[in-house]
Amino acid sequence: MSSNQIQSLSGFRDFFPEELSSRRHIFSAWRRVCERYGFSEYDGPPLEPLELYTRKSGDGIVGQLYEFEDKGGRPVALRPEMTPTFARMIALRAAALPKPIRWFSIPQLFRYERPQRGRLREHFQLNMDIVGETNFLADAEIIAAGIDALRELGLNKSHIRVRVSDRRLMVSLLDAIGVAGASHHAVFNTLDRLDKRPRDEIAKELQGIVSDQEVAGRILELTERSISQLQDEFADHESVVKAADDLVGVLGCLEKSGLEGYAEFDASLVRGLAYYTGTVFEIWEREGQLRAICGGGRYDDLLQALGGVDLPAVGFGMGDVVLSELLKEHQLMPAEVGCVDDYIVCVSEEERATALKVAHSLRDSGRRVTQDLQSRKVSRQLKAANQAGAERAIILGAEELSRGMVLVKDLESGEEQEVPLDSLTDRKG
RNA sequence: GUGGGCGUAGCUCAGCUGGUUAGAGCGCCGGAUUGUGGUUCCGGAGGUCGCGGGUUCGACUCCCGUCGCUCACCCCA
Repeated sequence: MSSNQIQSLSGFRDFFPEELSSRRHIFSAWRRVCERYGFSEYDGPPLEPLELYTRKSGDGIVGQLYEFEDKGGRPVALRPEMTPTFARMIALRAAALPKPIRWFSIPQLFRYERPQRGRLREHFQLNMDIVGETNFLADAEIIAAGIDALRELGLNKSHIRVRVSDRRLMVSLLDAIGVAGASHHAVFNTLDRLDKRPRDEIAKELQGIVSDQEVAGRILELTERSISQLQDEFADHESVVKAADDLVGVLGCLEKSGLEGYAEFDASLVRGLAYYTGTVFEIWEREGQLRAICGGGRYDDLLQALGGVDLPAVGFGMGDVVLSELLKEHQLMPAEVGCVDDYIVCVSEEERATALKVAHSLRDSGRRVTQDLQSRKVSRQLKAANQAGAERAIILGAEELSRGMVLVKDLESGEEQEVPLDSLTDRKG
């Protein structure tokens, strides 16, 4: 690249036709699945008042925002996530909408952070949310939809797995073993790093938080328990039992749906986000170094905090960057489809008028048609037709036209057939 | 914000411990006797070797800086 050329900003992508084709492949699969689940698509502004993000998300996020003052001096930010916008929109209509509300969106989101594998400064993210339903059936439905959004793209349980846990369960477990409520958040943040830090380092950190070696050890042990082990071990703790029952219910729903073998309980899953109140889940590549493809959970208090409407909600976000890499890795990204059906070949400029007429008639009938624009020799035109991926070449030559015929060549088989010119140009209107 | 790796044609790369007109494959454009592509053969265009400075008789090659890309950390929607 020459040095005087202006390049795109770091972390932002150009979508050449090939990449846009991949993007459309993903988006259309997502939309098909959302519609099958009875979700309605919405969208909001990509630029929002800065306050929408600072008010409840805390200051942590502000450093990673694309934020500036607009010409009217208003602090604004490119949306880093969809949930605040979603919350506002839900709040505006909540009273009128039948519950539960099932909405989805595929916003482009922005984050000012150092780009790295699977994370850019801009990405598209499928958001699916169910609002107004506390029953765990909603949680199960959301997880199932997330799985299906990936199955629709050719991934299955051999590629992906869903880690599921529950904030209420983990909170009541911490209570049960005597960890003070004030420490819960710090404990979660530490456990969140379990898969990238040595275990003894995590143990030390936990000791620092709870200042008790034995309790720290018990926390670590909890992360390895199965759900039934926890149910047995804490059978006399009502809140643990209740939370475990719901979790078992969610996992059971997935099995009953036919999505067995995807999801498993994982007590080490916390997710950094503070606003989750119940089920949390992440979808990961089964044996890869890639980060989570999808993450979500239940957030029953957030709509109240952000939008002022007290409604429970459960949802997830699924980004396109990691997913694209995964699909390419497994050769699940289809080749770019041809964008031309018919290529009009003129043997000489004498046939141009006929070519224009044929091209337009075919286009009116819905065919995708291209013609050569510079009267190149026939061999070049056929080569161009081939490169364009055309299904057939319509060859217009003086000899055939004098008999009212044209040559239609099948570019796949190479076979040629004479057909009457009228059969290509006759149409209504 | 911190640290590692890397910057040579559109793409993937070669270029030995510094030596004079910087190469290949693919792609692109064109030609192979007048109306037939996807194979083949031939030819062509295209690079201030990221940028700036330094060392040297001489730098794509060494040193410094800078910008960019990339991977990881921090953080995580």
